[in-house]
Amino acid sequence: MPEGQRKSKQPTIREVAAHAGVSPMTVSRTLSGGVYVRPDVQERVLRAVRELGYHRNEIARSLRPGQSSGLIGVAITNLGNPYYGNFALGVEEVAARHGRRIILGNTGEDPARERQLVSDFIGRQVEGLVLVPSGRSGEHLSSDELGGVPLVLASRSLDGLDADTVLLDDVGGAAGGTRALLDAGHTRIAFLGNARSVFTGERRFEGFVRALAERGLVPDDALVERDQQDVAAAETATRRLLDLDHPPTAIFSANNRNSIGVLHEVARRLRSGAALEAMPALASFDAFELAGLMPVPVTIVDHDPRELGREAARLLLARLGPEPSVEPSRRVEMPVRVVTAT
Amino acid sequence: MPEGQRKSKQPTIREVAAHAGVSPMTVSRTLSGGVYVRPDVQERVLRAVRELGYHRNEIARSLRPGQSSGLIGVAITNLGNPYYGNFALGVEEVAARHGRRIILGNTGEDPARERQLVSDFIGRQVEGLVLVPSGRSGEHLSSDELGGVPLVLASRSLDGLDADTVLLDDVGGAAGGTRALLDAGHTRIAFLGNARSVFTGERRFEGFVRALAERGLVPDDALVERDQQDVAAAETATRRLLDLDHPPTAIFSANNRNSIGVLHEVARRLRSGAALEAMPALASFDAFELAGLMPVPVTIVDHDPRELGREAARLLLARLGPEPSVEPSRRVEMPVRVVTAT
DNA sequence: CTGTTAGCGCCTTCAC
DNA sequence: GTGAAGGCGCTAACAG
Repeated sequence: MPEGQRKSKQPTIREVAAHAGVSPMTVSRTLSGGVYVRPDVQERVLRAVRELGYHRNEIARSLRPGQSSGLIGVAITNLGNPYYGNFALGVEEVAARHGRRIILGNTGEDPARERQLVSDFIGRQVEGLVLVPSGRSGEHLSSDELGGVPLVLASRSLDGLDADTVLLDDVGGAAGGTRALLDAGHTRIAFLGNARSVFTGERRFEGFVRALAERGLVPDDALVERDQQDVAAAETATRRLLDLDHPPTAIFSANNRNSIGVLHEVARRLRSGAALEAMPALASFDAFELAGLMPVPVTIVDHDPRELGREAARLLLARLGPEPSVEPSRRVEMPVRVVTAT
Repeated sequence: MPEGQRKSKQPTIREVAAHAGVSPMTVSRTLSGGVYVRPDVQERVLRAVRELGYHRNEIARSLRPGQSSGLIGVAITNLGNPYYGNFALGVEEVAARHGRRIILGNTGEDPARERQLVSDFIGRQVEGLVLVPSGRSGEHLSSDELGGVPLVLASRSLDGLDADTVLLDDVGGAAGGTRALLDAGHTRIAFLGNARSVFTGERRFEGFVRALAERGLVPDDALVERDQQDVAAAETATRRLLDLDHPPTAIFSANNRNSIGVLHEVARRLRSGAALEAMPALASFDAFELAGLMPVPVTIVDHDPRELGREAARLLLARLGPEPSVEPSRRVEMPVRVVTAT
């Protein structure tokens, strides 16, 4: 924490009062609606405020008992990912509409950093927390640890932690995307996704398996690649798949990064003279731009991260009433849409 | 501002002190490094802290004279745009490294909202402001209005406002992208960009004109479209261009949104049986994924918004020393790279 | 080494 | 209508 900084030139309520020839109380009252203050006095006060460039010190204000900071702590894993950028935007939007500001931290998928952030947020008296958890454990997130500050988990759930949660319909979406491939006649379908340890990775694989099962199929282990964290790894995994003696005719990709990797590899092969007919169809959980311009058929499991953020904020705000709402925690699954790119 | 909220269950320093059988001062000292506190007493204090789940109230802390809030206000135009998401990430990254947190607001290109946000940030005693301005005017951003809080402008400059600014090399980048098209033999090059009123729109057009001038060319008014705000409008503009009797053979697009629009229209025409040879080459200011998979040649003017954010934070932090640095304001132009997509 | 005093900026409560 | 205390949680400064 930075210590001993620049003396802010911010005028205080007392200076405004002196400037206007009234008491601080009169300034305070004027600024809070002006009931019980004579109009002409208000005029004078407001003029002083303008002349001095006075801004009420919200920090001092929120120190008073019964006042809240008006701050919502938001910790996400990667702001640079448009998915989370839009998520944060949704939270900000709803929070702002309710007079709250968000204070934002990026965890970079690092549980230690997440822990620091959460602790700092609590220290800053946030009214609530929205968190995309980066680990599997939620011990630092118990209601006790948080001093009763309400918490909403987003995108991922946490074992053994009872908290409001917003998720995508991962299972349904993955099943839907897979069904689209099955409906197109594919039976050898590969799966590209996150590591087993990632919550969404597990759920989307579950949806994939479920859709296959509906048609009496089971996943072929040789066609399942689950450890790609970035585009390059996805590209390599795709290469391996397509080099198999008996390659898949379609690929279900559990996220955006993997989908891009698949397409890069497909493009590489086409440039090398591979036949378009030999290229796999793709179904992708997560949209990506220009899907309609791809050489192979692309099905998208689309969803709205911004709406997910809005919903997270809504759940949180519902807990911020005067009464420390004791309702049981809620779990919301946001719908997804299966669309074939045009 | 939300009033009269839930009484936080946060324990205070006094409760910790009572629990540990010491005075609040001893707790304070222990928590700030523990010099001049007997080790065994520290033990007891820290145990009490743990048992009570105590977090130091940073708000009360920063109320003390000479203390700063550790908060940087960041107001950007559209968090949902990956460009600004990465920008915010860069700011957060550097701020966090210096013990600061960012408080984030989205202006949605609305000057009124920007004004509110800035005022609120000042009220929250931010140490500094990073702003992507949404209007042309900066009257609410004078050093007086801001109470001396340092300000860094990003991406766009503001007439008549003397403040630290980080920009992209818009002119050089646009010229470079245009040159790539000229080098490929194109002479009828269209320009798609922002409205004239947008700072970057003006600068990128300037670069475009400059590159043409180097080859003794001038822009053809019929080939300049400058009012597209979204993909759909860009698509329409492209349609008009390609429908001309004497259509352009290449398009320089001043931003990501326009580039995507161009490509959508190109795809639409190809699907309708248009000849690939009749399609324009594209140079795009701003990168987009899968550029290498496009049916037409694509040149990218690439840059790193995250680094832009880092630089903005650096400029700001340089002003946060104990002395209210009176150095003249700096203007930094971040380099861009012209690359042909692979 | 530890405790007491005082005050940061504001607003609730109680006088006038 | 307006003003004077008092205190929110914390920590410099000053005892002891």
